[in-house]
Amino acid sequence: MTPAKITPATEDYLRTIYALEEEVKPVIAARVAEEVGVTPSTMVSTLRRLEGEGYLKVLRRKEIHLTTEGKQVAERILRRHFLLERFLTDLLGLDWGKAHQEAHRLEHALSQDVEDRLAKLLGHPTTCPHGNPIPGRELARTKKGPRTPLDSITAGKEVELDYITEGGERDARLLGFLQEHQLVPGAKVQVLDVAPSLGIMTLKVGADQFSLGIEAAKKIRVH
Amino acid sequence: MTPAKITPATEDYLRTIYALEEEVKPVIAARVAEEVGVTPSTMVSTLRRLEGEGYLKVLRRKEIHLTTEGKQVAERILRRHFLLERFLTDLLGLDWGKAHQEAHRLEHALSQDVEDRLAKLLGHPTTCPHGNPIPGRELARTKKGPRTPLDSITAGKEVELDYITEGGERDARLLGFLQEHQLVPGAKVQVLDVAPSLGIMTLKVGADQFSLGIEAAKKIRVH
DNA sequence: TCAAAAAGTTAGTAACATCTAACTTTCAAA
DNA sequence: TTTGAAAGTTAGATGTTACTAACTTTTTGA
Repeated sequence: MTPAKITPATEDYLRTIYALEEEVKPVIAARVAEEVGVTPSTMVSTLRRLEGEGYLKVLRRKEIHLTTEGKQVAERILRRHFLLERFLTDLLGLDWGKAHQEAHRLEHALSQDVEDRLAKLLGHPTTCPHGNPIPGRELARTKKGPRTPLDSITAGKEVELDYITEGGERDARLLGFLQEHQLVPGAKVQVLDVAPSLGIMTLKVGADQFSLGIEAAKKIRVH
Repeated sequence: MTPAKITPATEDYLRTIYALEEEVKPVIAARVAEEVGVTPSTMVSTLRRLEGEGYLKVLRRKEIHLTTEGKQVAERILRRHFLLERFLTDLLGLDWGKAHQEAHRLEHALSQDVEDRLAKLLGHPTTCPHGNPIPGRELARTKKGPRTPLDSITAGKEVELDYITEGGERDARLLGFLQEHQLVPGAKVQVLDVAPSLGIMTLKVGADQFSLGIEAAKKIRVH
């Protein structure tokens, strides 16, 4: 009962809510509005429509929860997004930031058939260039347990970067900065110092030493 | 003065008008409405809007003519469309019909940057899979003179297929038929018989002999 | 020429996606 | 507990794209 035409806007809301669920505990309208870039009033009518269409439920506490249908749509879009990012970086040579933006527009125009063929052409990648696991077409997402946010690592430890969350991907400046400092999936990172009062932590990747804001570090997952 | 946001719908109208210009003498609203798939009344308001935005002019005789701006937009979209078709057929292995449909949706989401990189990846192709010349980014379209519609070839002659017009591309069944009978760009075709009264002509490609409707033949250009 | 077919037009409506401005409700911290 | 910030809501509007239904104008062929 979901062969109804899903608009790009609807897809955007659902994928954003889905991605937020991994980052903030209770997903509320205000958060989604910020991410998508619309006013609170737009959120009210949009949420009502999406709820009416069966994609989500807004609980008493104002918490937004995707239904199974909503999750399906969100995962489908995210899968296409990540696949496109891979294509754009691996085959076309775009940088991280640009790849994210471009994929964000193309993802709504990709059919199932092209998605499948693209996955094949790319050798069925399992993560996007930023390390996020690509939701599988059949298999439920095989997560090896939740990763730790970089900001909660104590000074002196060394960790390996797993991925940059979808929330982080949206920030082109952050992506540029990370790519510049080789802070990419798989990179070994030494946490030299954490200064919560300054909102900054000092990191070392290879011989490169630099500072990163705690807020930004929250969007990076390590183990 | 054209950095204004151009909507997919606008792009669709302009590219359709542009493509029609090569196929029917005076382009009128009714033709465009048919192609795009909207009602005449929608055409009225749309044409007024497009005229107001400077993309075209509707002459006294109701003839629709694109302005330089309108042509630019149309050529840009057509270039992306053909490039995507090449990508979809050459790298992803889609058949003609599907490639056209898919490209039609993706073309609106392609940026200049990705277009350029895609062209490079494909080795700067000069024609789409159906033989249409890809409008060049810089150089004005280098047409080697107008081709002859297949329906005007007299019985007994042999010709070489150049391309299938944009109008023909829109017909998935026709594309499937042509691909099946190896009636592809570069193919040598023998015109065995032409029966205007029956609306049919008999062709031979290699050892394969078959009939094709005159109407369909009009959409095929040869020399 | 003149009537039927083709093309074009008007008026009214609708869905989607958004906005601004004014308000109300909820929550969390002093 | 009060109160100010954060979140949510309502009302009213706008722009784009498209529709149906009724009507007028043009074109064209017998």
